[in-house]
Amino acid sequence: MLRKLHQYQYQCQCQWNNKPPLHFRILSSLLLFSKPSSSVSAAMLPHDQDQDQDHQLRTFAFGRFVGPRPRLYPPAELDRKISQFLLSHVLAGERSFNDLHSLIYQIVQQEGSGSAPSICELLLHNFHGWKWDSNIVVWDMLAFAYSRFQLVQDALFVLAKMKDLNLRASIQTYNSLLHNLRHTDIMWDVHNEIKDSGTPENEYTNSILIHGLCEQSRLQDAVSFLQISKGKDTGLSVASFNTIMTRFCKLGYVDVAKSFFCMMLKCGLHPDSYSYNILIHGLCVAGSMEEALEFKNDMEKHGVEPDIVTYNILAKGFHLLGLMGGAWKVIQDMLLKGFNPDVVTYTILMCGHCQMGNIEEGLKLREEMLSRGFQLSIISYSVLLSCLCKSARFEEALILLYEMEALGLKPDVITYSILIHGLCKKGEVHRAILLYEEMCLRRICPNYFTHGAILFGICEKGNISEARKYFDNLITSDLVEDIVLYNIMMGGYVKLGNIAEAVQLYQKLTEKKITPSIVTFNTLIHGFCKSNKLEEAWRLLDTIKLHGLVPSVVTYTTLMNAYCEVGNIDGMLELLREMEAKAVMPTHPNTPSGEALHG
DNA sequence: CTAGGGTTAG
Repeated sequence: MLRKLHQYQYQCQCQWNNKPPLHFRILSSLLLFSKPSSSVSAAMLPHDQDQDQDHQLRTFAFGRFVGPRPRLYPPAELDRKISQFLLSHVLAGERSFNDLHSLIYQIVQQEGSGSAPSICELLLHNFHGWKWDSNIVVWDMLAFAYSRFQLVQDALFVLAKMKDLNLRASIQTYNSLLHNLRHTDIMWDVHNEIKDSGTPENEYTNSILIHGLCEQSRLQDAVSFLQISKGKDTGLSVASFNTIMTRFCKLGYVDVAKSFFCMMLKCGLHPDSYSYNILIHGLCVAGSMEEALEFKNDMEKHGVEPDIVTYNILAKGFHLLGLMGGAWKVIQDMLLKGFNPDVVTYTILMCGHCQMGNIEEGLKLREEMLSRGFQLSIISYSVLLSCLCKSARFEEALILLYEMEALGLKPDVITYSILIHGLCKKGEVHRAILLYEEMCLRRICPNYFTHGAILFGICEKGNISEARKYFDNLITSDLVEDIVLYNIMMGGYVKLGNIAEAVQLYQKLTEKKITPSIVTFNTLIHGFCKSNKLEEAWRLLDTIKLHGLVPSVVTYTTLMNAYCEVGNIDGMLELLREMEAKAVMPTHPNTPSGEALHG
């Protein structure tokens, strides 16, 4: 693999007169970062991983970016392309940017990935000598379009050509590129290039960098970056604050987000609807509906009108607490304010019906949407599919899947995972694996949800050794390391009464410094109870607390059942007292943990 | 930069 990279670097040097190591770094880092389909084969069949990555490199590097040479267009196509670009230049000259925008998008979409060299060649040969002022607009829009379609390599190719031609890219194009590269350190190279080129940054540039730091879990750095930018003209923007607040909310630290909100006010910035919506969302997820509603009032008082997003967030908040009545009230309020429900509103309502088991009502909403001329989204379909699968109505699910594809909506990894999970849960592992293969063929990369579903299915079938093989492949390939997978595997052993293997897995995960969850302990407790080792089970209650976790309703009921069965009434009563004393609450999944702040 | 979909335990 390294050899190929060197070879590639050499080619770059020849082609670009030694200039852009940037491309090289991006390629190598994208490769390491994206790890596309190797996890699939690593998991399904024993496979030589190095060979696989080598193959990826070939398609990635030689097929797309280095791409032997610009491909030659057949004459008719060449004429068409030239006329498209002629039109582009005219539109640019007339400043009809909307039309230009859609035309270039169309071209990029037609040409697809790896097309930048040929397109650039075409532009150079046919338009460059003309010295039109509109030239730069067309080039810039082209780079922008590639970036928006996530064809980063192509975008970089165009940018490099532009640099050769002394054409300066716009900050929008750079921002889009920064956004696409925000997961990697290359973001900073692009940022340096922006500075070198003298392109003035705008208010979004910094917020994208901050967003990148946040997504790389470098929250501390993101905050420092915000502080450093105080001095700069374009540094401190509402968008930057919003990004930081989003991150803290996602980690469950709504209070911290609130203090950033205050800081924003102190800096003389005016929170926009995003700022309010982010906080309201955070509060809703935390279950603090009252405070969320207060913020909505506050927002109105400060002249920021709640928008449809605000209402949808609030409706979802009530739905999360199982209070569909509250959700309805929010939606009525919304209708009174003159907003029409959108796809998201409908999806939340569908979700509500489905969760209460009213599939028919959910399906009726689909009809209503269609009759009102709404196109269902991939998410609305997923909600319905999930619901149908839970009732084992697979044939209807398949019909919906066809409907969705006929509308041009491509199922994604979540849609597939829902179906795969549904099938596995009902013992149809074979059909699930067929779907799994289908998704892999379509280059949709399975994630730990998908793997978890398959693993669960194999465990349920009782085929524990096969399940273990699958699990070991996932773990050793180092691609999927998730506590849930351990939990499922441990659950598989426990179901067969093999507590010893479950305990060994527990030891393995502690060695690997993977944080156990409450489910891990509940599974073990259940296992010990099943083997009549009540003392061990009881001792785990303390271990849970040592890990800073809170025993759940499941923990207590598992233990209480076991004590009942052996007729130990005292033990049971003690558990009941403890449970009442702790006022065990219905759960919210993500209890914030301190480490995210320092990662 | 904000909203809507998917795992494991009794």
